[in-house]
Formats: sequence, C-alpha cells, structure tokens
Amino acid sequence: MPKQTVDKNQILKNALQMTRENGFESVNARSVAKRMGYSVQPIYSYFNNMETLRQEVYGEAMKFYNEFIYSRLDGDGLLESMAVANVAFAKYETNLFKLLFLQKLNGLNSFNDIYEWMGDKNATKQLVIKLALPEEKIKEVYIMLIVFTHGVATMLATGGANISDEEIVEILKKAYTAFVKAQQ
Amino acid sequence: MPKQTVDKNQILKNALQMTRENGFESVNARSVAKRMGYSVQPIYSYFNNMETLRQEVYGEAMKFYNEFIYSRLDGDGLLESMAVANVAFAKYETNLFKLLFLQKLNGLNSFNDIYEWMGDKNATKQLVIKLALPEEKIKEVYIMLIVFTHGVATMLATGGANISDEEIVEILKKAYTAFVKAQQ
DNA sequence: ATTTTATAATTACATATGTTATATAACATT
DNA sequence: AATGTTATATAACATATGTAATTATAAAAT
Repeated sequence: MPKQTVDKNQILKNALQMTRENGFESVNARSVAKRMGYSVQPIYSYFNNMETLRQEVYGEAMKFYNEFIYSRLDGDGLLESMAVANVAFAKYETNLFKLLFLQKLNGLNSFNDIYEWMGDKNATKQLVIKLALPEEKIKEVYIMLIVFTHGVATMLATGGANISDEEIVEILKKAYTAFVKAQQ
Repeated sequence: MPKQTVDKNQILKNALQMTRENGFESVNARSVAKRMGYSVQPIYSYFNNMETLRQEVYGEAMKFYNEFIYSRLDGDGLLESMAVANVAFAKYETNLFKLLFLQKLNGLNSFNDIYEWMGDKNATKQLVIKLALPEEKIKEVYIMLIVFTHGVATMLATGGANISDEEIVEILKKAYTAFVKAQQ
C-alpha cells in the first residue's frame, strides 16, 4: 500500500486554518483535499462524512477560542481583560467568531445562563472583595458586560469595521465602569 | 399570449416571506417558483439574475425593519423603545435580523458612525432637555445603548434563546439607566 | 380564422459539492 | 516471487442550484 501520508490531525488542522482564512463555508471535501495535495478519498477514511468533519472543526475552533481568551486574561482586571480578549477575537479571528457565535449558540435560555456558561467563579470572588459589592451585584456586572462585549464583538465581526484597539479598550472600559457604578 | 399572472411585486413579497419563515438561504429560483406555483422562467424576466433578486429582497427586508422599528417607537422613551423594538425584531424576525445585521453591515468605521447611522437627532434634542445633559453626553449614552442592544439582539437571534419580553425590557432598562448615570 | 407575439413551462446545460465505486500502487505475508 | 491488504487516486454518480434554450399556449393583431 502507499505510505500513509495523510493523518486525521493534519486534516483537522488544515480545515481549521481554512476556516480562519476563508470562512467555514470554504471547507469542503475537495477544497481540503486540494489544499493538502491529496484526493478526497483519505478524508472519507477518517471521517464518516463531511458533517462529522465539520463538527470536529467546530470543536477545534472552540479550543482555539478558549486558548486565545485564556492567554489574554489578566488577573488584575479579569473582567476587563475578558471583554477585551473577546472583542480581539472577533476582530482578528472574524471567521472563527462567526462560526462559534453567530451561527448557533448552544442552548442559552436566560441571561443567568450567560453567567453560568461564561462566568468565572474565582473572578467573582476577587471582585466581591475588590469592589466591596455582594456577589449578586458582581454577577450582574458580569452579565451586563458580557452582553455589551458581545455587541461590540458582533459589530466588529460583521461590519468590516476598522475600529482601533485603543477605541475598543476605551469603550469597554466605559461600559465596565458604568455597570459597576450602577451597582453602587 | 397567456395572461400575465406573475408580477415582480408578488415575487418579492413571496421571497421576503420565505426569508422570514425559512431564512435567506431558502430563497432560490426553484423554491420561489414552486411556492408561487410557477416555473422559474418568469423570475428571470423580472430579474436579470438571482443576485439582483436577492439584493431587492434585502431592500425589502430593510424596509420591513424600518417599519417594524418605527411603529414601535414611543415619543416618551425614544431610546428605550428603540432598544426594545430592536431586540423584538431580533427575537420575532430572527431570519430578517440575521440577513440585515449578521451578514455584512454597511461600512461602519467607528462607533461615531453608529450614531450618525442610527442616531435620531430629534431624540437627542429631547434628551438634552429631559436629562439636562450636553449633547455630547447624550450621544454617548446613545452609542453605548445601541451597542448593548445589539448584544442582546444578537444573543437572541443566534441562541435560540427563550428569554421573556419582560426580562428583555428589564435588562435594557438597566443598561440605559447605567449609561445615563455614568454621564451624570 | 389565421398569424403574431408575449408569457410561461419544459428541458437542458453548467457548476459545486457530497459521496461511492473502481483502479492502482506500495507494503506485508506467505 | 506470488498473493493479499490497504492507502490513496481517479472516476463516476447524485443532488442542488443558476441560467439559458426551446417549446407550448393563449391573448392580441391582422
């Protein structure tokens, strides 16, 4: 048999990269195969069908997102850095952002869920002390800021907008301050 | 010749309706023709190609949006009603919202543009008086609220979320209050 | 009544993509 | 070395969609 030259990880890596560069829709059997210099056949030996390949790419994208955000978190200003990182993701990884957050969100049924889903309990505790506010109020700041951040992020991802990083930080800071102040 | 039974307006109306019900991607020559009980031929006599049909559907969607929002504006609480109406649009006209606001926004280059684009100058004047704040600060409230609103709207449109209208109004009110308070 | 012509239906062709069937070649086993 | 096994390539088929060519039909013109 011919040497085994293709491997599943390489396929996923390439498909993820294509998603980053040209969007999720650019991922199809022929395009991935062509990019890798192979035929489509090997793809089907590693994945039952394109649907499952896409699901795995989605998973890789989510991992990428988590690492992206995590690497940018700052212990001192967890909430602010979380917000800034998310917007940066939307700005610099637009195609991944679209895939993960503008297609179909995992079941989100109340704003409370947002907190449960994204909330970092450690950050909450820190803030309870730092801001001298009860947990309930911190939680609210959290939720409001996430929603606001999502607004900025979406506008950047869909608007082809050209807003500077400085302006982004500024508006996020303003929002954070406003939400904290509202609780005091 | 056979009676002229198809007309351009009917085509657009049906395509818009299909967009509302099943999403913009569901609009193609055959699907529209089938829905109307005709062949695809008449479509091509009214539109050079599907691309232009889609552009006109986009225009109709925008008209629909404007009427939707406009009909829900309340002179007393212009900003708040604007926010609530936009979120309602995302919730109840999800497919139109996706088409208009999650695909490609018209060139948006700074947050100032948001105000220029959506801002209602009359509302601003009213608020300058009502809140006793200078125009610059009202403008900022405006921008912040639009961004926040867009966050809520997007989450509803993409999340298959099931957030009650009451909860929506509540969180929007909170945001508005916070942004106003921040300026005082 | 016949012819013309506008309108729509049918058919056909092109391309993109998913997927499967077949062929080929390299390696393993005997 | 012959045979079997398997990874990959190639080719083919299926479906969806855009679009153009051809045909059918009914209203209008003559």
